[in-house]
Amino acid sequence: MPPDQSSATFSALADPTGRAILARLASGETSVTELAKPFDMTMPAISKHLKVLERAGLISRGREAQWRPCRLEAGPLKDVLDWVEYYRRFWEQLARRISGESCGVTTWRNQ
Amino acid sequence: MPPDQSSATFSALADPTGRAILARLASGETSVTELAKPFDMTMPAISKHLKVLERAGLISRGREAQWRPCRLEAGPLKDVLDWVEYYRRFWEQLARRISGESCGVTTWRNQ
DNA sequence: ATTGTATTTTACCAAGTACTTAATTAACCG
DNA sequence: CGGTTAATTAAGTACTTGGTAAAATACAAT
Repeated sequence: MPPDQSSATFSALADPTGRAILARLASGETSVTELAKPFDMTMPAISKHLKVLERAGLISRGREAQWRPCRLEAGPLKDVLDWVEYYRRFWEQLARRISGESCGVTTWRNQ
Repeated sequence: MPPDQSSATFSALADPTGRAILARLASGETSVTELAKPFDMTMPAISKHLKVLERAGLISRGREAQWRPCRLEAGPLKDVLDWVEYYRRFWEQLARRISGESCGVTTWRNQ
C-alpha cells in the first residue's frame, strides 16, 4: 500500500538525520559525500536517507560527472504548513485562555 | 535513545490514523470508543495510537467515570509550524522563478 | 586497460511498528 | 455481590526501519 503524500512527508521529517540533511541543503546544492560528512554513519545509510527524502519529494538529484548533487525541493513543506495552519486556532485559543475566560462545558457523553 | 520532541511529533503525524484522530478532536473532546468508530480497527489498536499521540504531547486524557476523554493539545503543532516556516522562502522563491529570473550558478564542487 | 573516486545495490540483522486475540483492570448499575 | 461497559495490558505475528559490510556500477584520469 503506497502511503499518501502527507504521510511520506511527515515520515521523512520524523528523522533527525533527514531534517539535518534538509537544513544543510537549505544553504545550497551539494554532493552525497559532502552531505554525509557531519554524520557518524556509512555512505549507504545516507543514501537510504536521501532515498526517503526523494520519495517524499523533498529533494531532487542531478548528475554531474561522478557526483549526484542533491537539491532541496520545498514543495511538500508548503503542504505541511497548510495542514498545520488549520490547527493554529487551538494553540492561539490556549494562549488566550491564560487571560481568564469561559472554558465551555463538555457534552461528548450526550449522544 | 529517547527521540526528541520534533521527531516524536512528526512521527505521530506521519500516520493517517493519528491525523484523522486529531481532526476528530478538533471538533471537541470525546471518548476512546467514539474515536474508534470511524476505523476498521480494534480498540487496542486505537489505544496504541492514542498513546503515541499522548507521548508526542498532541493530546491529553482525562478520567470521567469509566470513560477516558481525549482532548487536542496543539502546542507541539506550533513548533512544527515554526520549523516549516524557516523553509518558506524556498517554495516562494520557486513560485517567483516561474516569472523568469537568474538562477545562480552551482559552486558546490569548488571546496 | 587499469586505477581511483563517488555512489548505489545487495544481503543481512536487530529493533521497532502495526496490527491481532485474549485476558485484565476499572468503574458503573441492578 | 455479579453483570455490563470502557479501556488498557499482554502475548504473539507479520512487516518495516535503520543500520552494517561487501560487491557492483558509473564515470574520470592516467
